[in-house]
Parts: sequence; C-alpha cells; structure tokens
Amino acid sequence: MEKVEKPKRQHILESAAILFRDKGYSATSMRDLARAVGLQASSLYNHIESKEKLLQEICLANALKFLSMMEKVEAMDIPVAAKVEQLLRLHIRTAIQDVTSVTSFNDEWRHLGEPYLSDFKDMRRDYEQRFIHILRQGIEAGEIRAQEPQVVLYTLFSSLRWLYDWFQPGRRLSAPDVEEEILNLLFYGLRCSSELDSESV
Amino acid sequence: MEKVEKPKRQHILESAAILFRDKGYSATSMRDLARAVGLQASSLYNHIESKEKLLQEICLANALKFLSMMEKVEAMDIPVAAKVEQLLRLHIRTAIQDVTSVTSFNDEWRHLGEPYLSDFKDMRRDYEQRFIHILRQGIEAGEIRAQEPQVVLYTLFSSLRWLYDWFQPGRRLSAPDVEEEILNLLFYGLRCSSELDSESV
DNA sequence: AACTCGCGAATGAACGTTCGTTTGCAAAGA
DNA sequence: TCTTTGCAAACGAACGTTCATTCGCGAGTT
Repeated sequence: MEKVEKPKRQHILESAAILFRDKGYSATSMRDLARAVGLQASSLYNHIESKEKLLQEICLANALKFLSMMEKVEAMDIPVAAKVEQLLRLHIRTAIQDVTSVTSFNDEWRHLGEPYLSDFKDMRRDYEQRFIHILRQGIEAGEIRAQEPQVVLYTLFSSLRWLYDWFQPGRRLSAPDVEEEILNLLFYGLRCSSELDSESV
Repeated sequence: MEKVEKPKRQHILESAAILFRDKGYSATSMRDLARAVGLQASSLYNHIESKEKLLQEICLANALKFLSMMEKVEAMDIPVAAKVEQLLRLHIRTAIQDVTSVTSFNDEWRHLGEPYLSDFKDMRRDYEQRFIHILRQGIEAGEIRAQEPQVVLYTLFSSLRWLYDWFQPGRRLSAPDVEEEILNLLFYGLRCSSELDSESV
C-alpha cells in the first residue's frame, strides 16, 4: 500500500484549471468538475470552499509565480536585452508546461469577485510596470528597438497566447524548437535582412 | 423629425458583441443584454431567435469578413512580404475598429453549437492555410525569415489580441501610430541592428 | 369623423432546467 | 470514539425561453 496518492485537493485544483482553460470559468459547472475528478458535485465541498475560491487560488498562485520570476531576472547581472530574453523564455516555458498559468493570466481572472479582482489587477500592473521598466532601459541602452514600451509589452505577452491551447508534447515540434522559433521571430522579426542569417538567438 | 433611428436588431447585435467581449458569452445573460438595449429580456425575442443565434451571426459575419480580406490580398500583384504586411494591417485595423471581430475570432466561437462550430472551424482553418501558404512563398522567395510558418502564424495572430481590450480612441497614441509600432516590431524585431535605423515599415 | 382590423413591439408571469451550494446520513479510517 | 470522505436529495437563485396579453399606430372601411 504505497502512500503515493496525491492530495485530492490538488487534483481538484488541477482539473479545475484544465476545465477553466477549455470551456471558460462561467461555462464550467461544478458537476463538470466533479465528473472530471470522479466524484459527485456535493463531495467536492469536502475539499474546497467554493467555485470562486478555486479561481482565486489559481490566479493568486500564478500572479505570485510571475512576480517571483521577475524578481530573479531583475537581480541578474546581464545586459538588458538578455533580461528580456530570459523573461520571454520563462513566459514560453510556463505557457507550455503549466496549464493553469495562462488560464488565469490571460482570460479568466476577470471573473474574480471584488476584493480579489482588484488585488490581482494590482499585481498584474506591478508586473507590467517592471517589465516596461526593463524595456525602457533597453531602449535607452540602444539594445532594443521600440518607441512605445507599452505597445511592445502587450504585443509580446499576447504573442504567446496561442501556445497554451496549441502545444502538446507529442507534436512535430519539440518545446525547445518552438521556444527558439518564437524568440527568433520576436527578436529579429519577419523581414530578412540583406545578408541571410537566420540561426540562433 | 429625422428617421435616423437604426434598426433595433442591429442595435441588439452590437450590444451583444460588446457584452460577449467584456464578460464572455457564458457569463452574459439575456437580462444583461436586455438592460443594455433598454428592454425586458422577453422583448428581445421579438427581434432575435436565441442567444446562440446571436453568437452564430457574429461569428459567421466575421469569418466571412476575414476570408474576403484574404481574397483581396491574394489577388494583389505585389511582393509576398507586402502581402503579409497588408494582412497584418487589416488585422490590426479590424481589431481596433470592430468590436465584434475579436470577440468571435479569438475566444467565444468555442461556445457555438455543433453544426455551426464545425463550420466555423473549417472557415478558420481555410483562412489559416491560405495565410500559411503566403508565408511559405515568402520564405522560399527569401523575403521572410522563418522555419515554421505555423508557429509564425499563430504568433502573429496572437500578438494582436491585446488591442481589442486596450485600444480606445481617446488614447495617447493614435490608431495609425499603434499600427506602425506593431508592424515595426513584427517585421524588424526587438533587437537593434548595428546601424540604428528604426523608422518606416 | 368614427370604427376596427391587423400588426409590430413591449411586458410581467411563468415554464422547465441548470446553477452553486447545503444538509443529513452512512461507511471507512484513525 | 471522533474525524474524514462520500453520496443522494434538496435548496433557492438564476438561467434561456415561451406565453397570453396589451399598447400604439397606420390602413381600410363606412
């Protein structure tokens, strides 16, 4: 009798994140979630407090995760462009590996109730401002081409939003392949320059 | 006494598109919609057939719109890179001007019922394949830098997804400004090249 | 001028269903 | 024994939608 079973609460949280991603928070019923974890809807409440609490937990955990990623990158002693690259790589990997991340970060946080909605927005704004700060440093240092950091920021963020519902491990392309391809596109753009180099970021 | 009042059915459709964008299809109730147009929920049904019919109409109209845009661009006698540029410009303008476009194109189409869901997916796939065809031509012609057209395609599409809930006309940046900035980023990338040119796409 | 007929548009009440959640109770584990 | 976990049943609320009715108005008839 191994005691390897993962805590049921965690199982519920992960199933919820998947459903929220696939159908959206509002279109996911507690009975859907119960079926996904192999219980009756009423039994869920032995482990969780409410549907919205699930969303709160998912959103909060990921907001904290992104902020801690930011903290690590800020502390690195590398050129600014390399910091941007690091952040983008972390975004890509998170989107590929962690189902819950994009669920909350992109779409479903708007269904949060009111104290939590404002809290989440604040944390998100904080993250964005620190990202913009880095971009601005890069522009001043002549490492990054952009007049409007905010436009660049949102374009970068959004450009990864297809990953979470497109990428699946068994695919033709491996995760590192996709990562390189995206970075190549974001850093060097669509247009071929006069000399035809295209490899390596 | 001007006879300028717009047909009520159109008013309902537009209000629905805004609500679907802001709250999502599932989280938007017919009573929400009724309040938005100044009616009782029951009165809506004098003008429309069902909630889902609203979504169907919005999604279909926009799928057709994007396909007709594609047709026009395909017929142009210009370099491939310029075709990509045209398509991106059209995407950007549509996202900025037309509320309903992104609503359906990005997110809410998944709530369509079954005959319509497959129809929409087919049209979307058609559009994507034709876009990828153009990208591939560009790669062969040496005008476009990319190994994986599909990765590029989704990155390009997604990169515009912030526009629809960010851009509002009274903003610091005008629509053409934003358009140029995004195109500049997508075509030439983040990284500054050795010589510092940054203007004009 | 009065009457009425048809009709589009709006309404409040109600329908059946599904929602998130609570309750009472039984079985299992400590 | 006490706590945890599960389930069936039930709860009130909200959902999309239907229904019978009413109101206002232009056309047709006297």
